[in-house]
Amino acid sequence: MPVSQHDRRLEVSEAAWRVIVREGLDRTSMRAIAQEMNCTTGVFTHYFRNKQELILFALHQVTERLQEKMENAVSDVVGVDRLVALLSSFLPLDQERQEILRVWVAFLGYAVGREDLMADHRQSAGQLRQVVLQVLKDFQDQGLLHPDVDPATEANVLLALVNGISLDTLIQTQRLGAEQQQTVLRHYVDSLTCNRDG
Amino acid sequence: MPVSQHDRRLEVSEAAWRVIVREGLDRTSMRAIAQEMNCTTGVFTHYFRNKQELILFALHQVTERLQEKMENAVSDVVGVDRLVALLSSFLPLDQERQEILRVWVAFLGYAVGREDLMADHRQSAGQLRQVVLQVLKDFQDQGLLHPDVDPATEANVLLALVNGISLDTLIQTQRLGAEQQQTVLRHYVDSLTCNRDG
DNA sequence: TCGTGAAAATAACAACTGTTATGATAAATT
DNA sequence: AATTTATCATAACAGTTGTTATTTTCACGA
Repeated sequence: MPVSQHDRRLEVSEAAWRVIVREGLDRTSMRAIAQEMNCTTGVFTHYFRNKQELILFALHQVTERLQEKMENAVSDVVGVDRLVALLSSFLPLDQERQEILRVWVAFLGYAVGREDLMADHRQSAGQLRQVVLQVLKDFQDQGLLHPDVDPATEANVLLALVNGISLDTLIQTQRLGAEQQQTVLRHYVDSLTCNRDG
Repeated sequence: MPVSQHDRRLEVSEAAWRVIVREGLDRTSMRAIAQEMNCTTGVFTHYFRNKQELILFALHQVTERLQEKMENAVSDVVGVDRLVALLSSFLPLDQERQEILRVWVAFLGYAVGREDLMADHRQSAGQLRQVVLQVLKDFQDQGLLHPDVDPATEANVLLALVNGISLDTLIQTQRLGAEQQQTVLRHYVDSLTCNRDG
């Protein structure tokens, strides 16, 4: 079966992810990725201009994958549950998203001291913020939000909560369980909304 | 004035921090740190066994500095304010703590794929969790906490909130202001406690 | 069958890395 | 004053890195 250019780039990206998670981003050399793919670095020169482009592509795949996760999670969910589902889709509840989290954290640390890369993170975070903000505004129009709640502020708080909980699972030993993570989110969301049930 | 061995190691650590924040951790070579200090790498061979020890020392300084910040913040503060002060001491409210945050994030990303380094983060995070947990338990003994809140869970949530808000200031453009950060913390703490005032 | 071009391998390049051995300098100690 | 010791500079080492030029392989159409 033929493999398109884009699919081949995806293979490289996924191999890079595995090396990053296993060895760390600074040990993710082109030769290491090649070994992970059972090929040579000659492949990369054909599908990427240089390492920076390869790494940037692998980084953008993080955003891509999370976006998919999100869209799948919110489809067919309405009301307050939609917000919880939206936010929960970023939590490292399964192994796949735990791996995504590790790659994301590695890239975030790598972006310190690199304003261009940090700008990439800023942009994707900004997009996500817009989505959450829009949901909150819709809630407010429907009278679901407490009147004294500022959507702009709470959008950041909710994202902060998601990021913090995610980091928690990466760092802590006595970490929050998978169910607790969603419970915490739901409780906070409920504190913002006018609950129909107690 | 004489400079002790420990003070000299601190100078090296601070120079390393500046390079990390400015250039990124992966570009922080021994020669780069030496140039930052206007000396040669010969200095490092005398005060550190190898680069790993140097980097590890610089990492531990993050914990050290944050611990100082914390102890200063909570002294002479009692009651619910003590918890807020404790948590606020980690927020990047001034430039110094923003720099500490950047170094911390760089090291955290560097720890991905390095289980020994991640264990370091785990330990310091565990210590911090213990402090917060103890405060919450004290509150509960004093009847300041709502009876249905679980201190173990809320300790993690509070730390997640602090970490998330911190990351927010690093990534977001429409980030939370310095006052908002503390307000958010206070509101959440108030939701856990039996407020005396509304 | 030949040739065209994509896909991948190979090899060599200079630059940079941490490490280490060796010197140099000066302060301190005897 | 002589000698030891701490401090730092210098230089060379082997290994690794990304990049690039050059081949090889091989599928596909004329």
